[in-house]
Amino acid sequence: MKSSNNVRENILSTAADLFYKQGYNSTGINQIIDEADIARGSLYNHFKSKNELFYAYLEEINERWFEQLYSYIKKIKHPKDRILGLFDFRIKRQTQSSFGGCPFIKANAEVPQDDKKAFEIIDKNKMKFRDYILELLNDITLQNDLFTKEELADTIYMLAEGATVTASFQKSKEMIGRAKDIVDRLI
Amino acid sequence: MKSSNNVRENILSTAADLFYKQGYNSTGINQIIDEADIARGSLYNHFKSKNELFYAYLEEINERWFEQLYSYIKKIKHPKDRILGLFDFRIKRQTQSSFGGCPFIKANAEVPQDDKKAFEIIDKNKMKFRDYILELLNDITLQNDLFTKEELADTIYMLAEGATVTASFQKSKEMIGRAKDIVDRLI
DNA sequence: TAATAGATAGACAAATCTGTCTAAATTTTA
DNA sequence: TAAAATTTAGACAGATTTGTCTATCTATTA
Repeated sequence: MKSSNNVRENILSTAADLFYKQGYNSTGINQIIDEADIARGSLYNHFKSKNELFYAYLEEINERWFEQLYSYIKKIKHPKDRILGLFDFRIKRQTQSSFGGCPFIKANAEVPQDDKKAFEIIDKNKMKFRDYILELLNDITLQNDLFTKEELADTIYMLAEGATVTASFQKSKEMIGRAKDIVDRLI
Repeated sequence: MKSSNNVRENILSTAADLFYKQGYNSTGINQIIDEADIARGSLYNHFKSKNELFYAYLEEINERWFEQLYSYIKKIKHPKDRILGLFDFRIKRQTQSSFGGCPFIKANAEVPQDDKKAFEIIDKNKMKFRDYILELLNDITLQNDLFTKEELADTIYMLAEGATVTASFQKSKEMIGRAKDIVDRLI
């Protein structure tokens, strides 16, 4: 009934919502076409299988994630506050999703061990985040020489990931806040 | 055909293996009873549903995980080396499982948002790990006063979690090794 | 030895899953 | 306006899912 002029986008955004909230294996094709309000044939016209839709989902949220990140950090002027802002960004996203966790870590858990393509997309996202942290670090002057900037980038990256995954089962932003305070002392 | 004198243990260990390797939603009751080589009725005699089996699985691996951890750390004499040994322990487990990731983080990703019981068991495991790190820290003298021992426990915990989840999609122990080197400098 | 409890194989229900296909309606392009 | 491409609803196949139930067999216990 809906006259959507971009069926593909409709499918992708509906699938993204469901894959994130329910997980890949708990989301059926039937639910996707029902909620997107499109025909079964249309889905298979744009995506040759549920698995291909999953890859498209991963690529899609990867792009959206960095769009949101850059937009958020752009508003912050002071270089050191930008680093700390990374944690506020994670807190914001986790709060908005009721602590549903990082979508890439969630997806990672459902990927079969031999699906190299999926692991590559996830790795691409995470290493791009780590490299972005390094970029931000290059704009500040360190107070001590305990760590190189490369090491600090790894540290901040791992703290952010460890904190976010913890927030997802504690259903609380507490640990991300602690990670932020720790980083505040490190840089 | 198998004359197992403890059917429950057989079911639980078989389910544990499959839940970890394939994930909860990708593992069917049929596969569990086939591989455990027991009757369908026996499974439902010991566990009233697949979900109850999942809870039992979480409790089971929680106990086994700390058994293995304590056994591993016990062999290390020097207090600081015990902290660093935590990372070697994670490396060992990840290498042995072909980088299948932390079973609790994997399970966490498949838990529906309203399943409080599952999140509680996962949290119990992770916070017990964090508290154990604090215990180990209480046996050493810090080289600097940048962080309290509580803060260091959080830091080491998050580094370990962030590193392990990264190892699981990179299929490499590299990041856990980096986390270890960083902690070596922090304590 | 007899009674009880547990394990077995397997049928069965009812729902769900992914993917294919048809035929008609609609939209886009030429 | 006509042709081509896309979308639609829905049937369908074939496999799979969890959970229940029956009837037989085996092992333990009293």
